[in-house]
Amino acid sequence: MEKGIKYWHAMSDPAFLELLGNFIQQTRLQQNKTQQQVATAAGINRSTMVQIENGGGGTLLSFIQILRALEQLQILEHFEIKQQFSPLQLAKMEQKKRQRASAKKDTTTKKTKSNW
Amino acid sequence: MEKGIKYWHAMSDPAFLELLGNFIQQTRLQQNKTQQQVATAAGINRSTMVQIENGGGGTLLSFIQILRALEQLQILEHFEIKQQFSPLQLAKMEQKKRQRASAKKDTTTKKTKSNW
DNA sequence: TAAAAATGTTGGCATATTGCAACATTAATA
DNA sequence: TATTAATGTTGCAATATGCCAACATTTTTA
Repeated sequence: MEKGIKYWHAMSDPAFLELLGNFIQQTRLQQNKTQQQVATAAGINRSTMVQIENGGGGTLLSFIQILRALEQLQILEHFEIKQQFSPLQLAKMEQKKRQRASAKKDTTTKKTKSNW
Repeated sequence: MEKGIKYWHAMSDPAFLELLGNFIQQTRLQQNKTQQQVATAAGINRSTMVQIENGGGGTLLSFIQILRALEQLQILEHFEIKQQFSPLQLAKMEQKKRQRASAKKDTTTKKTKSNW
């Protein structure tokens, strides 16, 4: 496999749940904390910790609460929308900003005009 | 605020749900797809899409399914445990690898020996 | 501006998650 | 190796989420 290139789409949904669970478990053990300690700090039940750690899934809220207890919330920074513009540019775009998907399905015959 | 430094712990749990929802919505609109299109591709109901997009939360599974439909699974790469070692080193560590948190709570009086 | 399409909202029901407790199993300790 | 502590497992009730459909609202289109 190429360096730095991975094919995530080939991973199943349960595999991703395991990935997230393993991250939590590994981080917890690196901090030498028990499931009970983290669960209490997160404000959730230990059984929920077990469920998520073992790839059984859970709610986004529980996941966030656990990340907070492990002080790993900064990992969610990658979900931030990154687009820095000048206030002037922003003002212009604000008018034309697309808020809904277009009804036009055909993008081959007609050129789609970019918002910026 | 310092460049590149943010205080994520100051963000509330609902704020993080909004962050994730906004990411999904923005990405969807950039691809000019309707909620229905993405929901169908994800194998979930549109009402679930609405819920998550608007920061109402949901399950980890639904979230993953949506990321897959938007071809954004690579963002979860940051949850991978990154520690590359030689097979020999791995074999040694495998024996002493910590699988449970320690019973010793006091880390000040006794030095904790690293696994590597 | 009228029509069409996308999105938001509601309620009822099915399913999943959570919390809790008790017990079984396994790893770490002394 | 015996003991202790951490983790895994189970069942049940309470709560939350998911699906579905119908309708309201808002944006986009023509």
